[in-house]
Amino acid sequence: MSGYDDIPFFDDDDPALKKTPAPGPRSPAVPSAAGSGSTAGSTGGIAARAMAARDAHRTPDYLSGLNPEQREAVETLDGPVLVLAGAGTGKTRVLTTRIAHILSLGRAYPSQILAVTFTNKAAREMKERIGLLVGGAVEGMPWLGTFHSIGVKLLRRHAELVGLRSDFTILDTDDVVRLIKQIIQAEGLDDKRWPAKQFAGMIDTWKNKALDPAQIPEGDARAFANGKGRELYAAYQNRLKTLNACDFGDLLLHPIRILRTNPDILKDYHQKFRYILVDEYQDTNTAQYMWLRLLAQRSGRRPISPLEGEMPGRAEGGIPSDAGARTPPSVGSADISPSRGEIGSGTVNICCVGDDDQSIYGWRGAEVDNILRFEKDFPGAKVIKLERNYRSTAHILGAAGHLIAHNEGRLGKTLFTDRHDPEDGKVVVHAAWDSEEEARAVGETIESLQRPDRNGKRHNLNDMAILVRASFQMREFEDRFVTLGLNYRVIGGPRFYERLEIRDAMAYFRMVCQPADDLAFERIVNTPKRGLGDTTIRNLHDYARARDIPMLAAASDIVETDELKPKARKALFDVVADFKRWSALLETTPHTELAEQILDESGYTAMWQNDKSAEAPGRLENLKELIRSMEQFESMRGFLEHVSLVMDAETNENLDAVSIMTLHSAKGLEFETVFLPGWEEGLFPHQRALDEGGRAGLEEERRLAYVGLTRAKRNCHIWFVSNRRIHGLWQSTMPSRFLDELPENHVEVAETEQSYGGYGRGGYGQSRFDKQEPFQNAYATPGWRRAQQNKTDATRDNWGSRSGHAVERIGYGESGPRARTIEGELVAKSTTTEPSRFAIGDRVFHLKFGNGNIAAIEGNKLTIDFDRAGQKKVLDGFVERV
DNA sequence: CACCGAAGCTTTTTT
DNA sequence: AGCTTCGGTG
Repeated sequence: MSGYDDIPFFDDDDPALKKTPAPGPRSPAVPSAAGSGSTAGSTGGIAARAMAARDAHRTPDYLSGLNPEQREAVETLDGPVLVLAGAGTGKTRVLTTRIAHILSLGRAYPSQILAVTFTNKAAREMKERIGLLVGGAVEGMPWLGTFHSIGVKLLRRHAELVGLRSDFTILDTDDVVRLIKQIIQAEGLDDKRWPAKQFAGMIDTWKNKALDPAQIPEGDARAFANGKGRELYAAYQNRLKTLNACDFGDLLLHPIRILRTNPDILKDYHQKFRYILVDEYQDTNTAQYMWLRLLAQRSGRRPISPLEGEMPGRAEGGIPSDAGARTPPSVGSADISPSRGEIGSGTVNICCVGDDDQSIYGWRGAEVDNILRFEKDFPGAKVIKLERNYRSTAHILGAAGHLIAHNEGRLGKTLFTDRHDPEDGKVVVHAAWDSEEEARAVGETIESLQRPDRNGKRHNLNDMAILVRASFQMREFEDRFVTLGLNYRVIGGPRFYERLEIRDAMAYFRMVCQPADDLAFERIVNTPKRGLGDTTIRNLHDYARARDIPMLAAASDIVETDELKPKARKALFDVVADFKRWSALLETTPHTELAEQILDESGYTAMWQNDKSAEAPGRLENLKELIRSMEQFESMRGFLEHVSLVMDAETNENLDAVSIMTLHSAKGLEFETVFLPGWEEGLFPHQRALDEGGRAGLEEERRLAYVGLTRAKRNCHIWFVSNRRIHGLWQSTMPSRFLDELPENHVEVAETEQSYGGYGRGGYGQSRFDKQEPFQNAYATPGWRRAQQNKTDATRDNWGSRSGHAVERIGYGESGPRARTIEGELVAKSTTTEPSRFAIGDRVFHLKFGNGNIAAIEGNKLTIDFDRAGQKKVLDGFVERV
């Protein structure tokens, strides 16, 4: 994206609505220009190409490969459509084909299609795939993007309506927290007692629900800073306005405000967007929902959602002015004129695609309810279920389907497949003693898969993934794979753009492009060290606030006075001069060159060159990489915009490596073989999800399990361990209730792993497990039995639940406090501090570490000197006095 | 301003 | 336990 000084309201390839002339060099060519006006690098005219494709075949190629349901989803263009697309049923294919179909029928120009995704990755993939269908890359779809990137686009056009300039800055989480901290301090509050981070989280939650400071619940407002929550939120919004800045939430909320309060603008967009498509609808939060409803709203239709209140204007019905009636200039055929009739007559051509069973972001504000309510929201909606799965074996689908059936409140889909290969293996459940053994065994399995089979075929590491519930689980696998020399890649680690040096460099660039960006200023004014300490900055800050000017401007003024000590004054003078010089170069110097110049002249590069720490060379390398990545952009501004919205870090695809990632980041991906470790109560389902989310939390965890299972195409291996170290404490764990929810006919239990139960023999003295026969199956492990025992106990005691599952807090022995119930579901035992049943000096026995003496007691945590294993901290739930 | 010890975290993640 | 962040001291 280029600079935003000159933002056409309408897109250049949209002749029907065209108002602004002069397409920029990179602008998509208008359809008429295809073949003549478009340059080699340009990819304009996709409508024309799509139509050519249509003309060439009676039944277009792109439709022929679809199954009947998919085809219906693609071809039902009029009215609201909800596509319930189960995992692996061709969701993306439907979306992209639908767009290609609309284009090819000439129903709309590319710029008249609004297509929204959640992630940049999804948007990118869709663009690519539409390009494949239509031929060539699709830059001609200006309104295909994430909620946020489209929000930015809207907002840049109408910024002044919410008191911003169109060159507003987008703050990331880090900036936001720093800003809030300042505000908390400015209110004279203790920022220790009232952490900025926490408040940032609260604001985020409110914004997900589209709540203004005035609208937040009284209880929420009271919950922070002695009732100052509302005040602080308002102060924060004010500050943002002064800074000419937005946070991520505002990228949705400001457009909502604009569309609500400006009926004429809303009307323009109604005319403009003939088709709306939404991906992953189950993940929309309230704000996104409202945004969509506004844009999908059509005349003659009363607002349906109470959330929205009365819609402004648009009471009269009618065809949208003359827009659709105009003949597109010189395309050569009148029939590509976007057809009309249904548009504006009350029909909403919105198509939402999603899967309620894969809703896993409730914790960050997604409302599954949005998808469950679709038919009420859009009366007359056609609901199409895609249940034919093209990804997984019948066993995997059977296991996943049986598991997810334990959830209530689903729309209800059952995936099926035609594929019934007797060679296909069942889902395998494995037991391991502890997480170390789990990692070792998974590593062995991977190595054996990697060896050529009897047909000489090797299983690529790229086709395998380990999907964990929580990121701390990754380390054990990494350690093991390093030992084995097995390639792996961790997906979703720390991001490039979040690194310290990158953020510093970006702050410099931001200052040059947006001199009013005080947060950037404060970040780098004394980086590298220039002798501009706290006192000077505070001084400057007050000066700027008093005059209501940006800090850089204040600095420029203050160095002319004698308010500062000579040393600081000189240093500040130099900084000001630097920025003035760089800003002047902005229009004339190539941006990558300027960027380098800035980092050099500011002394930032030198700072790291002089740094002797181990990470300094890496940081310098990252800075180089940063400059390199700037080359793909037209301007520094365009680059900044990209970075603020796209925080992706790219992975090297050439390496054959096992992927390690969380279940959350696995959504949308598929692998030949999937490993699902850590299926233990407390970890998965996660204790906190249960504690905080109750029954709903449990169901979301179950959906997460479903997502995990359905990532697998061919093989799926689930693991659970009996002992796991969490926060440095060894805890004994029970198999996950989800294991119990798998159907026996699709699941097999692995033969006892050689070391399971053999650990005691290995070195820790006697273990209870040693005395037992190898378990015939995992359902016969002590942990499992204990779980079953617990279950029956619970039922007998009337602690049971509808689904009859008892729950035990990890590491808590039978003596622990009673479980509590939420909505009738036995959910958790809360930790209480009871007097310890142990005393210092007691001789105790621990399953893993053997015998030892208690050295210290701290609540329920015991420090024990073990005879063999040395000093360890363990929970008292699992040692016994001897 | 730089260094060090104490203290506070520790589910999932996008934009 | 292990990491980051904060605040105090030299």
